[in-house]
Amino acid sequence: MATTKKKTSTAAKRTRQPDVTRRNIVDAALYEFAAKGLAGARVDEIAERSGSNKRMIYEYFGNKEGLWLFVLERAYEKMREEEHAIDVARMPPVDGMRYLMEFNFRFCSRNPEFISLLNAENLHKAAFLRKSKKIRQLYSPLLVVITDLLERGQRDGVFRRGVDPVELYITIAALGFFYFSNVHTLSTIFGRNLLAPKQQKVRLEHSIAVVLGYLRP
Amino acid sequence: MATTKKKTSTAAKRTRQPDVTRRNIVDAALYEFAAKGLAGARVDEIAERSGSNKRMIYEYFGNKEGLWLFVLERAYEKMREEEHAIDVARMPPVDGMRYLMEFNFRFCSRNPEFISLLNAENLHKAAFLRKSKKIRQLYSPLLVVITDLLERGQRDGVFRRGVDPVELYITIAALGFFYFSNVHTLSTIFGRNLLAPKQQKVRLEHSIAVVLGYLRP
Amino acid sequence: MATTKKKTSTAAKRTRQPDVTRRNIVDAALYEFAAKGLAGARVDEIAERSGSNKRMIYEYFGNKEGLWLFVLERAYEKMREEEHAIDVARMPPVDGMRYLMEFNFRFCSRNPEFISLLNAENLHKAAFLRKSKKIRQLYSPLLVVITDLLERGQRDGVFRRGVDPVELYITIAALGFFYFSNVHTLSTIFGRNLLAPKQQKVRLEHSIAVVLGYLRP
Amino acid sequence: MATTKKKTSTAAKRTRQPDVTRRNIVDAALYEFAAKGLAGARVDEIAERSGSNKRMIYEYFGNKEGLWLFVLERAYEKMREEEHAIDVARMPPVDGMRYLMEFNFRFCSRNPEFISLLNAENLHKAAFLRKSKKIRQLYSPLLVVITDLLERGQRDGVFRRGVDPVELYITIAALGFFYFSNVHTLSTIFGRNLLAPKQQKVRLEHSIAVVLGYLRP
DNA sequence: GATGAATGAGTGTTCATTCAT
DNA sequence: TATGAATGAACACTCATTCAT
Repeated sequence: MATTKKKTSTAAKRTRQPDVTRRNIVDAALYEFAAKGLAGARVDEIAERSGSNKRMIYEYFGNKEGLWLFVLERAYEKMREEEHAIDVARMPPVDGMRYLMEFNFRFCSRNPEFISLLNAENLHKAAFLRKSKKIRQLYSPLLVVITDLLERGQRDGVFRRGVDPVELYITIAALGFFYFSNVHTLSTIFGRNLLAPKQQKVRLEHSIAVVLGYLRP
Repeated sequence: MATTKKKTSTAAKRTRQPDVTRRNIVDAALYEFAAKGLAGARVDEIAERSGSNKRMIYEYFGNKEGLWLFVLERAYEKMREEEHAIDVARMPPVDGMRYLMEFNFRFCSRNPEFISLLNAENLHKAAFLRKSKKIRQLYSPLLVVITDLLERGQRDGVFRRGVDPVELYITIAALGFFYFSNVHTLSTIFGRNLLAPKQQKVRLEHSIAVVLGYLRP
Repeated sequence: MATTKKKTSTAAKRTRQPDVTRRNIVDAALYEFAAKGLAGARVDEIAERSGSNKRMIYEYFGNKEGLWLFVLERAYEKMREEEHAIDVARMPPVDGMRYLMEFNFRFCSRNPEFISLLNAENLHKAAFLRKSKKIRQLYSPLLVVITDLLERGQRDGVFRRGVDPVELYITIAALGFFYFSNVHTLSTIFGRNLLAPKQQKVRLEHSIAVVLGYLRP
Repeated sequence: MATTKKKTSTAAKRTRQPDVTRRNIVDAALYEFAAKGLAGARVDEIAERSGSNKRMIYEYFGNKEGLWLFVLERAYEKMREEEHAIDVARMPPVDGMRYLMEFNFRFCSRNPEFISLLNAENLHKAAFLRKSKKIRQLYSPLLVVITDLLERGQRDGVFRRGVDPVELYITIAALGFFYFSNVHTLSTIFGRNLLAPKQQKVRLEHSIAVVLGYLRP
């Protein structure tokens, strides 16, 4: 009680807090990798931004690619964790589908680094993802939810039959991901800022309309 | 008669053919940039692959970024050119829409470098695209075609009303682009090769079903 | 009369005028070499400035160093030529000495490229000058003039005895050359523009006073 | 007692001695810059000669020009430091003037790199010197000494009146600097080695004679 | 555990020079 | 003679990585 709690100084200088150091490095790396990709990111800048130093990066993650892999794994984990929070069990199928799409859209909107990371990883033909046993074990809860919603909707007669859950999953993912993934080129081509909240709202409503329209019996 | 004097030496050394040299450089650059992005690509490798040498790259394109911009512009031009070949004027709206989606899907399938290039450009927040007056002038013919199809379809009573052509355009683009853009991570996650022709066919049919299903009145 | 005179177009494009081309190259080279030294000058820029092209430089002068040597030789020749115009035979010794110093000072003032060239050549420990038989044959007329003035002045009793003409020559050269050679650093250190006409005048008068004061019997 | 632990490893590899590394780089740079100028010097050679490596040059000095500026500053500092050691307060004016000229002459003789550096800097029109606040603050003690000598000499009746100290300073500088600055071209033109001690002695004596002759009342 | 100096292989860019036309 | 495209060696500068402290 009397003993003060351990310093939680985020700027942790010379304090031996492995976890904090690790976390700071990963945060900094996420920022840099998302902004510049694997090849474009600089270990020096990651070290500086982390408030730690280069040596620690090599101590904890082996090398730049090891750090990349770790950051990628963390990003997937985080997404899966959030997805697990989705609970549409008690919603009517249509409402559930709408909710799920909204969740997906908002996740993309709130996590642009994840979008960038995934694109960069695809540039490498998923070479690192393939190495990660961790990620492949992370089965998407969304797929389960979609399957459930489809079944209940079909049973209730509000969704058409013969819809492949995996295909629908990809479609929903596409409708969210693509917009944010390509938002800069699209904004330039169309000459308007598609990141503006209003534009995002329009886009989300349209996406939902597409899926629900398609699902009509 | 038979012996035409045409020089076919493409790998011509020390041959004064600026156009050929330029073209070879651009081809090599497209390959490298698509494979590794702007930061990851190596000027040395582009030079070697082009059969020319580094000096020529700087002669013609100023620097690496100048080359990147040119390659990006060329890619957009090529796409727009192909899009111009689309002619659905005499097709019934539903067939036209199907044809258009098929075209878009196949273009993505056949031009993975374009996909990579666009993703990389989005990593840079479209910094280069914004500089290019050229590209912004290239208005997509697809948008016009979609608008036309929607109108005719609505007039004929086969398409629902109240559909925004721009939103539909983005949706169609998303349904094609995302699949190929994320094909490696998706393939890894799902544990199957989504680039296989059969998978592509399934995906295309689903995408068409989504859009046409949505468009039903 | 009817026949028009040969084109004397200085910008000689595609006109076969070896002399003009050579001269333009040398002029351009003098400018570049004086501004940036041998290592800092660029063959490309010399070619462009000359209105001709690189190939001609190599045709006429072999290589960059050959051009440097030629430019250096020309600069010396020009100086010696001007020196030959000095005629103090009919002037009283004191007036003659004053005239000679004035000439030397003004030459340095009017020919900053010559100053730069000589300094650069000294950086190379006169490696090129040593190769040039031409220059070593160009005996300075100034030395003769100084010797003559000294003799007459001593005979007339207006100059002291025991003055080595070569040493005096170097002293006079130093008093002119150094000022213009180091004018930029001196101006910076003293915080005033020593190239201003007024400053130059003061300097010249002082220099003359030093030499004539020294020469007093 | 005998075995002091002092590390004498100057060429120390992987030894964390920032000061030593810096100093080695500066020494190597002075050598290279003086021999070849800014444009002609090679960063690679400086790195090799320093016993360190290129990265350290950029770590400590930013770039080649930063190193040049530092070397230039150091050279000026060194000169000013030596000048501060001049003490003619107790010498008779004539002896003092002689001593001062001798000092100046010998400094030029012993520091040919300084001569080269200054000439190169003048080629750049003192662009770097102008940037350096450091150097401009280093006021030359010589000017003060000359002023003092002139006053005492005039009071004692051994020096003429109406002599501007700044002009005399430049004259004295010229008489020393020019000889060594142009020693290679002069040696070539005159066909004798002016760097030989005997020649230097003759030159110094002449220079002193000129100034003292001029200063006679 | 933590720091930052040190390293060498690269990385984009430039340059003097040559050659086909 | 004249042109400018082509070349490869070099150049200034950077980067991921290692090591002494």
